Amino acid sequence: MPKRAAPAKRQRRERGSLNPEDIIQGAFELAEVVSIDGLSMPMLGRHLDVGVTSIYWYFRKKDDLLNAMTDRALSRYAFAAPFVEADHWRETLRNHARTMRETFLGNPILADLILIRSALSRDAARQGAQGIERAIATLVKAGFTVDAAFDLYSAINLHVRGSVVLQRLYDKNKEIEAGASAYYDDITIEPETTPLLAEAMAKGRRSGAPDDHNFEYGLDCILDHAGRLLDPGN
Amino acid sequence: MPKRAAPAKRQRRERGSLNPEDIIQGAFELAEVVSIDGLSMPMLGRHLDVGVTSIYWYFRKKDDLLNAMTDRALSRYAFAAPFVEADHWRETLRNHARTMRETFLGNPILADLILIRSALSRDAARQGAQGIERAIATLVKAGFTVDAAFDLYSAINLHVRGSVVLQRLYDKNKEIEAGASAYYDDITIEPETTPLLAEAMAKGRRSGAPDDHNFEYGLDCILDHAGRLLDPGN
DNA sequence: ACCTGAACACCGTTCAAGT
DNA sequence: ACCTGAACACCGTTCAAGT
Repeated sequence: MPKRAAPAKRQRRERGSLNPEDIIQGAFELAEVVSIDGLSMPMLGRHLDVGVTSIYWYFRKKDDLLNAMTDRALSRYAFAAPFVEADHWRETLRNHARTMRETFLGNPILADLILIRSALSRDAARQGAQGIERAIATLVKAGFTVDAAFDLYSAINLHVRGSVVLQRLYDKNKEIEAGASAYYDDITIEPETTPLLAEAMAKGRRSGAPDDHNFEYGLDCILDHAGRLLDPGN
Repeated sequence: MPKRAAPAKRQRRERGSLNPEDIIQGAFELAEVVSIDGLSMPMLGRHLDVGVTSIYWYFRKKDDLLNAMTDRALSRYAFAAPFVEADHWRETLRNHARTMRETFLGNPILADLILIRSALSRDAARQGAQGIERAIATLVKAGFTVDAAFDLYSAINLHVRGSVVLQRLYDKNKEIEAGASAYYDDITIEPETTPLLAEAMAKGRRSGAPDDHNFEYGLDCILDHAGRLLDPGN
């Protein structure tokens, strides 16, 4: 006569059997399934087969654990999307922007931790600063003033982060949409009231959606602007 | 001998004393203090001096309430930031982008509901579509093709939303920072390891921060791009 | 030094009433 | 038809132990 699955009675763990690295690792495994938003301490305890409170010996707050995850994610990301120099500064920047974007889009956990939560440790911030420094150096070598290079890189950086964040938020809300009745079935475009919109969207354009096309468009704007700055003749 | 503030024993409300409009109104008042993230149903019940469960008679889920708030916020916003035509399409677009941004920045609740949560009702989506239609019509009148006008408006729209969302996330995380020890005291730029960055930031530039300067820069890129499309000579 | 369950204050939500 | 408290399953976190 099974009694409603009695609380599962775990064996007591040995003394050295738990460590911060395993906890972080397990947290990533779990987040892969339930996303960062869905991650909870009790769930993580179950996933690791540990009493919830044991986790608190290593991370005094859930925030501390998320910070540690961010640090680890960031170091892997920096490895995955370095600033690679191509022949021309234009290609270099474009490639950088694209790989940065694709890295985030392909890894929502990374985006949630780094872009949405974005609590960087001092160490991570320093590492990021060095990446920016290299990028600016490349641009200065190509003929930009330090200020122009700085503004240009910032613009690219913001464009990528903005695009990714909007897309991530869009995807998140769409996942929930599953049960929503009247909400966001799909944007209804009626040719009677909005003929121009209907015309443009009939050709495959997506309204205000953060997609590849809109990303490339904004990227071109920034690169063209920079190009004319460097070479007013063209 | 006060007994730890006994549960406050509210009077029972009369039958017609509660209605959805009041609930939404109270929710906004509360959100003004605790932000959208901090809004909870029990808190709202206390604020309205109503049993928590009474709210559930009008809104079956917290999500429904937030959707209703979004709808109301959106209608006020549309009123606050209409698409005003200036002499030149360039001014028109620039003004539109700026007022849109300022509206959101000045009203974090609006930003949280519309940009971050962004669950639009079919009605709101339709209203939004009509605004876009008007904008595109203006641009077509100025000489753009429908496709070009559509892309241009989308780019502006994305730029504004991206900038605002990044800034809002940045502000949110900074509020929490209060208790964080080693995290994000302020980005340390060391002239020894990152001299170019240090040089640019000494002149007042903010690293990858979503600020006025970076916003205007991106806006110029888009408008210049559009200008050259319309008038290749310049 | 490390691991643990009981306990607390909170949350969103359901249910079976009261009026 | 509307308003209600008790109750449930969840959460983050603390505390006083156990080994």
